[in-house]
Amino acid sequence: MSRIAGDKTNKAGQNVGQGIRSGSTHSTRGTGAVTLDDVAKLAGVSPITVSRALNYPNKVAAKTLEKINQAIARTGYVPNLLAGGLASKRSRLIAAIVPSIANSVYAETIKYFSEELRGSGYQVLLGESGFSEEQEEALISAVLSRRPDGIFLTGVNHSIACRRLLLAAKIPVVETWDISPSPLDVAIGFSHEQIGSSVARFLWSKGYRRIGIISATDHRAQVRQRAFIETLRGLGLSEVAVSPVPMPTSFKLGRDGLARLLDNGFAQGAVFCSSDTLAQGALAEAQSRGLSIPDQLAIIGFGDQPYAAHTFPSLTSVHFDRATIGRKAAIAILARINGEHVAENVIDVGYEIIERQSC
Amino acid sequence: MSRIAGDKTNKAGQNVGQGIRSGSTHSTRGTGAVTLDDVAKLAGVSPITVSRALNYPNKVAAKTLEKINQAIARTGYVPNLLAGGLASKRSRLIAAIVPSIANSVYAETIKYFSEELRGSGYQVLLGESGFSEEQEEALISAVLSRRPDGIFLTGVNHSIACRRLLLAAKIPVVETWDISPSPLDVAIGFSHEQIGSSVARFLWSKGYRRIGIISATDHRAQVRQRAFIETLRGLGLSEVAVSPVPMPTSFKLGRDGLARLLDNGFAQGAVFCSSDTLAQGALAEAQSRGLSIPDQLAIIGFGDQPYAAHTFPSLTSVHFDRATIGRKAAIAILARINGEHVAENVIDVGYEIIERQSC
DNA sequence: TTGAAAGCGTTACCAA
DNA sequence: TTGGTAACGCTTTCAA
Repeated sequence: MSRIAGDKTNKAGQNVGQGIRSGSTHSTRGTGAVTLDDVAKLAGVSPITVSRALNYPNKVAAKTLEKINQAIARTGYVPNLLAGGLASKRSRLIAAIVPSIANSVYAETIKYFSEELRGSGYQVLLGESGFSEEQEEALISAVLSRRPDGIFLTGVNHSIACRRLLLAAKIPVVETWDISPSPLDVAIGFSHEQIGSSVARFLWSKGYRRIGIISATDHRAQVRQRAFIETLRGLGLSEVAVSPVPMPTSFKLGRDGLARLLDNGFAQGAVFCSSDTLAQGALAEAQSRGLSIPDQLAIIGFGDQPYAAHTFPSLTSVHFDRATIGRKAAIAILARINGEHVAENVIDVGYEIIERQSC
Repeated sequence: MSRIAGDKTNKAGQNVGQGIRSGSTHSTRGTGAVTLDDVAKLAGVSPITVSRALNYPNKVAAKTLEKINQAIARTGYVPNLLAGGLASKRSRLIAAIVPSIANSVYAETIKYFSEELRGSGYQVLLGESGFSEEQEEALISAVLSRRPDGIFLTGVNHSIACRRLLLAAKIPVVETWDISPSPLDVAIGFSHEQIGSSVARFLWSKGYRRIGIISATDHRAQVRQRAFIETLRGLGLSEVAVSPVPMPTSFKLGRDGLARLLDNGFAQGAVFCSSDTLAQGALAEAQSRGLSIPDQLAIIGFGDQPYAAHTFPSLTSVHFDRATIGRKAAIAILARINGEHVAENVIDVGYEIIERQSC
């Protein structure tokens, strides 16, 4: 048997939804769903009063409000935000574009972002760009057709076409996970250049003179890698062993990445991995080769994911706060929507090297 | 400095968006964005023809199509799906409600679900219900106000109010992660009762006679636990050591959960954990106590997460395929939207106990 | 505090 | 293959 929800055959046999409609069926187009007009008729007021009761309840007399609420309950009215958004130019929708939903660092950020927005009556429309600029453009265009009131982006590098679309939309834009001297609107993140440089100096200060890097090909990881290598060069280390890995990173790529380094003669040094996942794989490879950590090989990751910190208590990593990024992004968008004055448009949330046994 | 994207001060200084508008500004209400009418005027056709060019390009003459596409490119037109959805009653939006975005099992399912839908021009509106029935109700109501064309739910247990809302919406509903003899519409998942029972028989057949369970308080985990205990009782084991943990599960809760079991005298047996995360914590606790796995303690998880399989090559776990659930859910919704005949409305995707060293 | 009228930007329906 | 007209369900504007 195949049924669509709402079919007459529903078990409970309750009087659902449109069961109570005061008006008659006038046109051929409607879905038959309860509308504001139905509620208004049942409550004996005009539609606009019902609208006010819903959006500005304190602008409606208590008695009227009560009648309306009863009518809403009786009819099972669910507002139509397509219509509301069209009329008011406020969709109460915020778009968020992340490279990957399944990657926990982004998922967690979005979680906090959504939570913060929900309180103000906004919903989040999530899109996955898959680390590619072309995909991002198609996605932004698709997402803008919903007329979001604001948009959350990952990274600060966007194609010309994307920037044009975003600017034309005239909505608050928050770029995250990075900072930039010239954000489209607001940027909330940290400097990947600084991180690459800090990690280089950190390892150098620990006395390491044989240093390698296992790094993904995504833009931000590349920025960290470049700064890492250049800083080391400045400190006097001309050769850094580089082991590039494709996106998305994985445990296995970490193992393979380190294996390549070791097989090419790398030994007795420290390795910077562009994600914790890679670092975990590298740790496993090192352990399987019987290398003692950090005496024979030091490993430092990036991301400091909670589960990594627990499952690999020995993993030193660059920590940054996803909750802060998510929340601040939401707050910045809300402030802009409400036309509040916003002091800074580049917010550096910073980062921290959390040292554990592995370095 | 504080700016809104689209502000006159944009660096590039390009002619963005509404720069090219053929019509004059007639009313006080519009946002000033490019509309279908603007494109139509520029192309020298009627609005409806532009609409057709966008939605049914093969119903428009090639020459007309070209003129229109040029006009679209010149104006930077982005369709307004609030208006389109209102007029057509098709929002091209599918809602998805999961207990937790940050939990990778759900995130991965949604990833495949979205991918499958994107190809057909649908976007996914994601909501997080946080394992609570009340939250789910508020969320479903909020989400239905966007008039989605279909909805993806997690689990098959929904409050009366939720069921009423869903039925009244008259849209395809897919319930996932579980199966039920009487789904609202379609159910795609596996039987948690069967899993509890299978794991019980699996451990019994391996010869374990001292058996425990560390289980979260969420509904589906409870169903597994009940079946697990009852099956063992049927096999002749009257006492199962139970260690309940709150939601959401974590590495630490797994450690603590096992510690409680061991401190209460549990030894030389097997433990079923209601998530891989718990199992990992339990493994760590066992290791820290010097117990050899699986000789002194066997542990079996649930979920078989890819990273767990890599980081804990020794973790036996109940495997199920998130990609299949996500894809099949999308396919079922699309079929129903298109009015295709759907043979089954309960799809059991099954599960598998993946045996590794730990059992 | 409430209401009437006029849109919002698109698509359905029918006609040409 | 194209177009005119009338919705879609709501909110804005202005008036009472």
